[in-house]
Amino acid sequence: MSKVKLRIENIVASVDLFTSLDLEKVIEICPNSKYNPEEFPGIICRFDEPKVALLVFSSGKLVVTGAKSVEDIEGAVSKLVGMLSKIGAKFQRAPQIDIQNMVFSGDIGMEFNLDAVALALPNCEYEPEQFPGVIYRVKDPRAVILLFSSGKIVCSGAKSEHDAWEAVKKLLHELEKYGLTESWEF
Amino acid sequence: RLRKWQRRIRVSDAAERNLAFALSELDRMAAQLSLPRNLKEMAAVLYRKAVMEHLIRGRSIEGVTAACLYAACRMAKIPRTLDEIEEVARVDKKEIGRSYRFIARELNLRLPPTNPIDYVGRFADQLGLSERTKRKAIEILKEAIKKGLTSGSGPMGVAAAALYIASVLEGEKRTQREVAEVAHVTEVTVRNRYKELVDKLGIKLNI
DNA sequence: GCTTTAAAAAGTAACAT
DNA sequence: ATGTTACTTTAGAAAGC
Repeated sequence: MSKVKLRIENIVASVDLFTSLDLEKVIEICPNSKYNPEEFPGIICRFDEPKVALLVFSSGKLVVTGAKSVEDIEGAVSKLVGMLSKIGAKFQRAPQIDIQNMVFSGDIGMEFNLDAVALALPNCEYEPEQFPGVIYRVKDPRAVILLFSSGKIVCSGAKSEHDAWEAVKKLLHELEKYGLTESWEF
Repeated sequence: RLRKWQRRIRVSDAAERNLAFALSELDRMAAQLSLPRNLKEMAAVLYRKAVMEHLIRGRSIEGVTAACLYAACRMAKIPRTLDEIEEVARVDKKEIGRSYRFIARELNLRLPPTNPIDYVGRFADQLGLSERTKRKAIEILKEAIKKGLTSGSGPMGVAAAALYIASVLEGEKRTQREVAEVAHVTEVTVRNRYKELVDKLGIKLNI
């Protein structure tokens, strides 16, 4: 009997500030930022607290990545809004934040023979020549799980921790169904 | 009407030209890799199936063609690595891999991962090893696979490690560097895999 | 499709010590 | 012969090529 665990590793969110931005001005107030419109249309900005990376676009839309919690994303957006206000940006309404992707690392607490897993599990990919893990796609909730021979996993594509758990449970039920495991305790 | 006829002719023309191009690509790559004719024909059959299933849409002929050759090699148990296919293909490894996964899924080719044992013959020949050593390497690999070791590891590295161990055990030792070279892996990989096999299988080597 | 961001898993690789 | 760094895979958004 083993305990299955999941740890959040990264959260990606898209944000709309509902205001157009002059990136040339934004560059000057962002300490560690990079802006090469030739290679990428947005400003790449990093915050130390909360520790995230932001992509700022002239449309007033953002992408926030590297966060470990939704609070980190909200904090980073508030911080940016504060900096932008000092530069003269006006905000008519509250920013809209959409969580787009959450990445978790985890452990099933048991080792697997991936050749056996790949043979028994339908709809999975396993090409050890290219990548050491089995790639398993869950339709509902939509997510992808990478399963390694150590029993460690990576779950990405889920939009909430609940969804990630549901996806992992589906994989566990499939593994159980094909006699690849014993039992768990969540 | 006339216009419809012309369109049909144009379409079949393009289709024929594409097929001819694809077949010449298969010929060229198979020749460069010194692959047997039946293998090339197997790849051509796969390509024709892909065309019939409309799998070429949005994909390059070069990519699908290379993927068919890669798949045919695996089906025939005379695998070439993606790197070897890439060397003679006109698209990169990433594109070949994508096309391969796509046709494998759409044509229901349930190809198991390349078995390290399938590399033993070719690697051993390039190393000038005896049949006895080949058999020893295969024996080691069967045991390792049965015990579920090596899952997650690349088949070439595992095959190289087994050949290295077998060459030492049978008294016709090859260096890790020589084995690594024919297997297209680094010496570090051969070392890591052979150490793992040696202690998980309880083999004692006198080096 | 590509470009840029972040992060984990395990294997392999490239280059340095 | 190690050690460090870096690339493979997964997902998703942003604007533009």
